[in-house]
Amino acid sequence: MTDLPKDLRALDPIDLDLLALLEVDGRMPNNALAERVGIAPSTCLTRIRRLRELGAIRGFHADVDPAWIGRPIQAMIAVRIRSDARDAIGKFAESLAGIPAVRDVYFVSGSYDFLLHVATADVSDLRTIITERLSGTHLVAGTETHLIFEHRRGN
Amino acid sequence: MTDLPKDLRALDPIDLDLLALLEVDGRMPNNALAERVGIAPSTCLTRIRRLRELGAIRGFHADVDPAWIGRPIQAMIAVRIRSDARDAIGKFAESLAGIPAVRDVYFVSGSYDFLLHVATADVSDLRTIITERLSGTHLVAGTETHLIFEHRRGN
DNA sequence: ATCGGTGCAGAATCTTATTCGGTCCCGTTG
DNA sequence: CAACGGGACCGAATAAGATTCTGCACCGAT
Repeated sequence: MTDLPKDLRALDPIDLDLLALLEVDGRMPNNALAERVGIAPSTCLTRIRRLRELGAIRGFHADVDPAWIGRPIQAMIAVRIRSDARDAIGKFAESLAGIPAVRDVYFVSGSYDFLLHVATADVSDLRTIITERLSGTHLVAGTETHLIFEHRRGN
Repeated sequence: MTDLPKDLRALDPIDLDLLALLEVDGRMPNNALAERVGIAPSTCLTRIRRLRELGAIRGFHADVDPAWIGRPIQAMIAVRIRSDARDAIGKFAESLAGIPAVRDVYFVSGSYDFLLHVATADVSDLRTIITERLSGTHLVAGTETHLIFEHRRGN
């Protein structure tokens, strides 16, 4: 756990507006942003820089359709770690996050320890990941794979 | 199903490079991008515009930490639709995507029909969503909620 | 070999980002 | 109560980047 909003009052309504706008369109020009929230461009710039430093904005990314980069198969893999190796979860998940196919890692409560959102070129690659990087590992007690038919972002 | 990579050859190695770079840093200036992949800025611009039109790039978004905008509680909710209402899934999920708390909707195979990634202000709000928008609906046969302790993007 | 058509590069132009100096507001101190 | 100091903001000036436009080179088809 790094640093969290210890002080939510650190973000005023203008900051929240900026975050909302940038979440929708991460490329909205600073110019337009400033006018949209009612402050000067220069001020807007310093605010956004601050939001980045605080960690409120973790980064800017293009939303690339996996299908277009040769990864049309998506899946959510639920992974259960062997109870006698729970303390190794961190490093393990870290290494998983390094696999190109892995798009998200969700550490969750419940019968599984984390969910892996992956995108692969074909089911064969998917299987390879499951058998070689997960089930084949002495850390993993079990997995459950769910194909993703469609993935939609919220609004 | 809209338009997919019918023609993967439509994307050459330079396009793939651009996508990879923009996925990591969605704000890399066109200038730098061009140099990075070895083409002129003007060419780079037309290529990126094309990638957007094709749908390879679905958009640009700031990655905002939900905790900073007053939504520190995250959960993955597995939702099962009543078998006699399966054909209504589309519209239903569509409406769910409109709830501010909903960040992602994954349509999946398995015992559940889709996964809802949500971020709420507190567990009370989470409960409200589950009881009023999901279980309380005649379409939903059952749900299973998993708290998300941590969410990490892949590399 | 010629005729489109397509994609690229480079210069010119226009837009946007970023920096800088100075002002205002406000809580603190003498 | 008035001067002081810090913080945030604004507007103008400057630097950087985006975008357009024109002409060239390449390639496939006639």
